[in-house]
Amino acid sequence: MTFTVGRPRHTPPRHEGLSPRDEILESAAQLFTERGFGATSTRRIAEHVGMRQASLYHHFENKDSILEALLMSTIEGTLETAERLRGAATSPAAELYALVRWDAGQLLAARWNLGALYTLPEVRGPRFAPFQRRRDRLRERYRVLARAVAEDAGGPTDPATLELPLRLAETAIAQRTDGPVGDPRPVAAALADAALRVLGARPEQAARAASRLPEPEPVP
Amino acid sequence: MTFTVGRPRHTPPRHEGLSPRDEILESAAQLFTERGFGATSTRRIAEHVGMRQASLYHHFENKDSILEALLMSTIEGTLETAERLRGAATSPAAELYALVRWDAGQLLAARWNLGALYTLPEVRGPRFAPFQRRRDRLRERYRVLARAVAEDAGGPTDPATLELPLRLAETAIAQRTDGPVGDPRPVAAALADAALRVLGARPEQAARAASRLPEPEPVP
DNA sequence: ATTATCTATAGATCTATAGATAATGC
DNA sequence: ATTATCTATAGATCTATAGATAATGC
Repeated sequence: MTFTVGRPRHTPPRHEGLSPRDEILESAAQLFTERGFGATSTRRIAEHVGMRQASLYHHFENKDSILEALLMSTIEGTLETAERLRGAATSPAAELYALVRWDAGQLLAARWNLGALYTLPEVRGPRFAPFQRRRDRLRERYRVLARAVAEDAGGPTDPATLELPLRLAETAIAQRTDGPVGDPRPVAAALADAALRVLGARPEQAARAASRLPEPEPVP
Repeated sequence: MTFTVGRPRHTPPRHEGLSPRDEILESAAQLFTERGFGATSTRRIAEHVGMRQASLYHHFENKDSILEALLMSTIEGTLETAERLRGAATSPAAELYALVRWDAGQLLAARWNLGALYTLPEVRGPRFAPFQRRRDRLRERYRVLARAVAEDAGGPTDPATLELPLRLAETAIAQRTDGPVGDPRPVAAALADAALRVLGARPEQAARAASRLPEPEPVP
């Protein structure tokens, strides 16, 4: 029996367990990824939730704030995982392997393809600087690991190549955009393999060492 | 001395040599990539060109048509190059190398980062099916070459890995989004190298064989 | 006569705010 | 009393069309 404070909705909530804020994020995630950020109006989000357009503003300051909350939610878990791996891994290669596998796995398994919002020109503006800073932290960690792996393997260490492990993880976004991906795990593992190979390393040993490291849980 | 038919602009054209249609495309390309498609109004495009908003409709049916023309222009040259390489290359590895180098080079050197528009959710709709068909053709060619290269090299042939050469070429888009790229040629070459490495092949020989194959010209 | 532009505008949005209201909590 | 919602709306867009106009071309 759930009691609700405040005037009732004109339509009862569709997701029983979620807070109104999370209901809004859920609907916005679907609409932003399926129809585009610019093409999704606040009215449309509210309709999808089952509330009036004005009621959104009780939970978010404006439309940008909704997007910001979504962006933050996608990167938060990956940053935490990067931190955990830092302690747990036995070699840069195993750590990079596990990081790519986690990042790609999460991008593939998340209910909506929110990674597709990273490249919106709108997101480059100062409004989203807090998100960009977090993504830059992740990017930097990727580069540090990539350099260590490439040096160990005698592989290429030019700046463009050192960006590729992150880029390969993020290809999971394009993969989803181009069509449904079945089981994310083999895809995430293939991307982790590829990340080592572009650095001139052989993935087999790192993959074995990473088997004890965290993988994203399947999303409900 | 250029004579102009029709009523004069309220502001003289800024790009002397371009047709009005190309002026519009040039302005739209800049605004779409810098501010976003949804966030760019027809009024803003027209202002940037130096004409009135309504005058756009003499050259384009609507805003979507402008986007479509831009998307088509980015893929056309790459498809033609893919066709030319098909005859000229001496091995699948050399052909794939040259294709990635061309595709990435063109994405990096184009005046605006139009590749960033590929992933817009809006572009997935039926309105843009002609563009999607061309991109699918390119994608298929990439996959065929990737399979041949991986089989020759005894590398991985799972579906996710066979997508990676195209994905690696397209990482040029993200590279530009994240900051200015200096000379595109070493970056394009690094991506071509990486495309072979993820398939388990060594890039050196292919790179040598590809030296006789087309590279994109520097853009004015 | 043909063309590319202009002015003017209809009609449909869209975002955000003000203030009322219908619940629960104390 | 507090809360989450509602209704109503101001004011600012935005897209696309209708019809006039100022050039060149024949």
